[in-house]
Amino acid sequence: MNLSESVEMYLETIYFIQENHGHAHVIDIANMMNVSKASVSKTMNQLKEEGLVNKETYGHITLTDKGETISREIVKKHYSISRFLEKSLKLNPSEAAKNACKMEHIISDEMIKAIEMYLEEIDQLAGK
Amino acid sequence: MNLSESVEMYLETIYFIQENHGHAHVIDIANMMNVSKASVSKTMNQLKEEGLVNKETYGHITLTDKGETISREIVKKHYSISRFLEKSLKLNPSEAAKNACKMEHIISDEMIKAIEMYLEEIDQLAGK
DNA sequence: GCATTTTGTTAACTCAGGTTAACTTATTAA
DNA sequence: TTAATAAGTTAACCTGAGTTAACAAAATGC
Repeated sequence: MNLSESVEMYLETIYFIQENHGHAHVIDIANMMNVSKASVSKTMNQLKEEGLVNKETYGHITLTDKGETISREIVKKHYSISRFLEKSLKLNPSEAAKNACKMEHIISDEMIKAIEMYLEEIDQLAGK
Repeated sequence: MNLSESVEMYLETIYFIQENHGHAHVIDIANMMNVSKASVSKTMNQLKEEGLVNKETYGHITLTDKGETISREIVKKHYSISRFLEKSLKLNPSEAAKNACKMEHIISDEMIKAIEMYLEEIDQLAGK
């Protein structure tokens, strides 16, 4: 599964909206991502084709199991990177999040594993 | 000066070739970047327009002062990030470089400053 | 229950950054 | 010095990811 940065952002956004509202609307996604409704609508069809979201015409949007699994992974990466930047570089949370949001789409599996190990060690030292 | 990731990669590549050979050829850039000669040729015209490279038709390519200044900054970022990843995450040099090569185009000024501070501290501790 | 407003869709378009193919110009080696 | 090869250019094209504008469907509020 090699998804574009753009598709990853859509999935992540849907995930967050769904977490708070059970499902997402085209307009919510458009607002959160600062893109047009048209762009969202078009992308949703594509994601539906790929089995990542459920949606009928004019209906609301939810992630499929497959879509949710992938989204969870991205979100997890996001948090790990963010925490790593806060801890190692003392970035403040919003600066860390901003950078994590870009990095989550490009770093290697090996790097994300290394980040997870780094965080585990920190937690260990902090007495779990 | 807000350059695309693609343009930054071209500049960086020219910088490296120029370092070793005094100037670059379309074919060198194409080979190093794994793109077609046509793509390089087209991009060089654009960079020339923007005052970043010197080049006459069928002539070789060098960076202008402006182009070199920018390239140097990107290359410096690259090395800082690379070293940061090696030190903080114990990535091996090639893995670090691979990730740095993506990150150099996207991280914030604040983050790169934090990385530089991190590295200074390390150097300090190591007795300069 | 219907008019208004909001939301969603579609079509036609843009733009960056690639490609291939056909061609021209330079370089090289016999 | 010229034929063959390598390098560079140009035109026409493709794709992903966005846009605007016109329209259709749904939701809302009297």
